[in-house]
Amino acid sequence: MSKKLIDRDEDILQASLAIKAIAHPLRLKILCVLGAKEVSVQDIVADVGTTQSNISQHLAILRDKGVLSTRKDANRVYYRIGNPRTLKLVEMMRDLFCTT
Amino acid sequence: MSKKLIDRDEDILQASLAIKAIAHPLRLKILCVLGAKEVSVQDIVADVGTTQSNISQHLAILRDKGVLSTRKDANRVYYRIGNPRTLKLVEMMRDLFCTT
DNA sequence: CCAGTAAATTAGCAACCGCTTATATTTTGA
DNA sequence: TCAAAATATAAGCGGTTGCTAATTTACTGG
Repeated sequence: MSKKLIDRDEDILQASLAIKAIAHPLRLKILCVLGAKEVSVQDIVADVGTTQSNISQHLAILRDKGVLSTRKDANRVYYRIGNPRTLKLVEMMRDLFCTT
Repeated sequence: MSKKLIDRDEDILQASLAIKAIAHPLRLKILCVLGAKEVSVQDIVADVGTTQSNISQHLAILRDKGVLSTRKDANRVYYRIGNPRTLKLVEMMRDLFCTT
């Protein structure tokens, strides 16, 4: 009859997993700090403002769920948003929740 | 320097609360069943496929977080997505996660 | 090599989540 | 007014989450 917004249960599960990964204040803030840029862990720690361990654990969650990609350069690890879709999603969040 | 995607911590917190509310398979499926329509609880139960109690509790979460609105007609309660922003968000989820 | 810095990992625990089961509330129709 | 239907609420529990503190791993420059 009517066209469903999301058809398959499998898609719904995958979507909810991805959404869940970003549905946390620190993780969302990490994504906002990253934006389209590539940022080192220590700079993320400085910008977001919690312990290095805490940030590292949240980065691991985002990395394991496929939200973030990493590049290692010498002593440091740089994180970036893995694909344009996720970046688009974060941008949409701004449009939805931050319009004045 | 660079323009942040979401500026204020307050916005980030609010956004993460709203996202968290929909970051659950059953709740996301409820939102997909609703779409732009208004649907009774029993029809949601039938479409989503779990117990009435379970659906009712998830509906309460979405209602309390301001995601859904309700209308009572006789014996039944009808739910709908409360505002265009949320509907837009669900539509974006489809675009992001269900493109083939 | 080695001391120092960056990042990741582990353990532990308090708080929260999500389900089931049972019960309560509201409204209808006979 | 009463039984039945539709929805909501409450209690209880097992599992998960998210933090802190402590330790470990990886890499660097000297």
